[in-house]
Amino acid sequence: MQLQQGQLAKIIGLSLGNAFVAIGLPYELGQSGRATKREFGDFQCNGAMAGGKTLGKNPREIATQIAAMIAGQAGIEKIEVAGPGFLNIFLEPTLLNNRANEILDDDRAGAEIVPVPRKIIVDYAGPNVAKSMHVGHLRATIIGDSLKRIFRFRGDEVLGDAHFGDWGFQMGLLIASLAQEQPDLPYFDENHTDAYPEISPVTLADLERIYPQAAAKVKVDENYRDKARKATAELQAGRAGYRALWAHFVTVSREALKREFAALGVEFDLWLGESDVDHLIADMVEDLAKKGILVDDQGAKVVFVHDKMVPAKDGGERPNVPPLLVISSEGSAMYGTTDLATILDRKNRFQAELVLYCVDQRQSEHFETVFRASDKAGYLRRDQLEHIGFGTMNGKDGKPFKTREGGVLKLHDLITMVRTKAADKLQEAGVAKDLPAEERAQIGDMVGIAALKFADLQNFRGTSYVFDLDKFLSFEGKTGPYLLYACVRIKAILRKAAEQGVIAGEIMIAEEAERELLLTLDGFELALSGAYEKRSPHILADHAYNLAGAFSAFYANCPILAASDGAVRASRLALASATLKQLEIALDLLGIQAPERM
RNA sequence: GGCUCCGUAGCUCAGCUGGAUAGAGCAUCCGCCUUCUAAGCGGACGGUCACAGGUUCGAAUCCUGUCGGAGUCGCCA
Repeated sequence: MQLQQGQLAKIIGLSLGNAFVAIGLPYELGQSGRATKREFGDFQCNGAMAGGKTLGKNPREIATQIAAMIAGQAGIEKIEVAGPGFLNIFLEPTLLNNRANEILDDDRAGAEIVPVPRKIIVDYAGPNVAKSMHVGHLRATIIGDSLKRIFRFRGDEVLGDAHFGDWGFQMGLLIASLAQEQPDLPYFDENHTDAYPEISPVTLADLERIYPQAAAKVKVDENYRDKARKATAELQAGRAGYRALWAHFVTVSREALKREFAALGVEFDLWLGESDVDHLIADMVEDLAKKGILVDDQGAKVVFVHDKMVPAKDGGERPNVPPLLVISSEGSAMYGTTDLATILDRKNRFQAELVLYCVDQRQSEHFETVFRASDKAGYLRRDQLEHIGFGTMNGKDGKPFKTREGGVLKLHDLITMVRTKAADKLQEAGVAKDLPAEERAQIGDMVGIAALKFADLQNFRGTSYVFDLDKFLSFEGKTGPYLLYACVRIKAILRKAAEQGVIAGEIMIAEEAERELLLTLDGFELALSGAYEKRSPHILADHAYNLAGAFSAFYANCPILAASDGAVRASRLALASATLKQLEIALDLLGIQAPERM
């Protein structure tokens, strides 16, 4: 009989599914997963219990029937009924060997692609003018970057957009603030007709100083707030001096931010800002009005998107979802206006079928409003827009993380810290002491960045977690460096094998550690599709960790180059090589790169 | 007050479309470097899955309630 190709769980599911159908039960009951214990076989299926309920029969009886049909099929060594009706499946070595060699020969290391690719935009990181990144931006950046990679690897056509915060009230705030601080600058002179200076009047450091002060002042000083609002409206209306000044803010900020992203190994396909859709807003507002969904309310123009009224704090009633504020009473476009115009742009210019917004969980209500408005206006449907929220990083006190001095920890400083720590560790271990200083520094960077990214990505994105500097600086246990270490050990073996002329051959699973490693390798597709479906890289991160762990156990128990039998040597070398391939793919999908040695 | 999320080992977190004895890492303790990198491997210790009911052959997982924590509730993004 011919052995099936592909994932083991799928092969078994097919046999079992057909057996369930044969006795009048749904195919899905044949789904099986890795057995929870070794003595329960390689895979286990719990479908007989559920089937027993629907048929009103004893589950054990059903399990026994299924087992009788499966027993003796190609690839199945043994199938047992246990407990109330569990099916324990033991696989034949030939099936395992088959799968191992298949993964070895596959460029995608056993991962599949989606049947119908979609055009997807991942909106992530969301850097802003005048703000350098702090630890809070770490999540938005690396989760979004990983999701982009995962979607692209699965076959979708994906564009990552930074969605630069370069428009709106904060811009007016910066202008108004600078006007007060340096009123003599030509940008503020309405009669100025010459070209404006090419050199920016401010540095990023200036902007970072000005912005928080202004933001604080605007909350208590109404007069000041009105000035900022006026400046915002004038900027958007196209006042030349303001536009020129704003262009400096944007350039200064963007260049600095790009350097920081580069340090994290993050790049964007699109670096579009909120300002890039400004020209679409007038027509969009007209369109909303024409469709009859733009309503005057309290001096502003809004789109209502609620479906019912709920009790309000003050005892009255309010919509269950707040309306989209399109034009403020000052006549300015708002945050949501820009977001809606961006949706329109993404639909028309990029034919986006799905947009993922990788943004802090706290903005969920805002996105709900915008998405509903988009649906109502007939732009992108509600189901084509997803807010991929994530939790905040808190300090040990449960509040948003602060440094000992009470300030926010800049991302740049955090990166420097982990890099330094990695370099020290390298020095300590003395591994790379014969390497050029430049390569040593590079290894330190890779290890540091891996630690940083993995520490975050191993958590489910949705929940907040405690930011623990010691944990970020620790390179032992379930950490990024542990995964790199597994890669590096395999690479060292491959180098040595090449020197000794040992050639990888056909994989033959014999030892327990080899079997475990193969079964883990086989789980790649499941982890990948899980991460894809749930839009959470932690599932893939967990797989990578399990794979590194399975390899480490194999490494400790099964000598590769020292194996006395030539065929065993060739088989183990091939298994190690297949592991490296899959591990490097998985790490790449997490945005992590492995060095040659460490 | 409305809505959303969370409460699992001393700590940080997985598991949540119901399945066998609830898993990792850290911390603590015990083994393992004359053999491919010990940033490693193996083992021990550690849990009334916040609490109380309910559904079920079976609940950390589903439902209801209570307690505790976080976030959010239109003119900043």
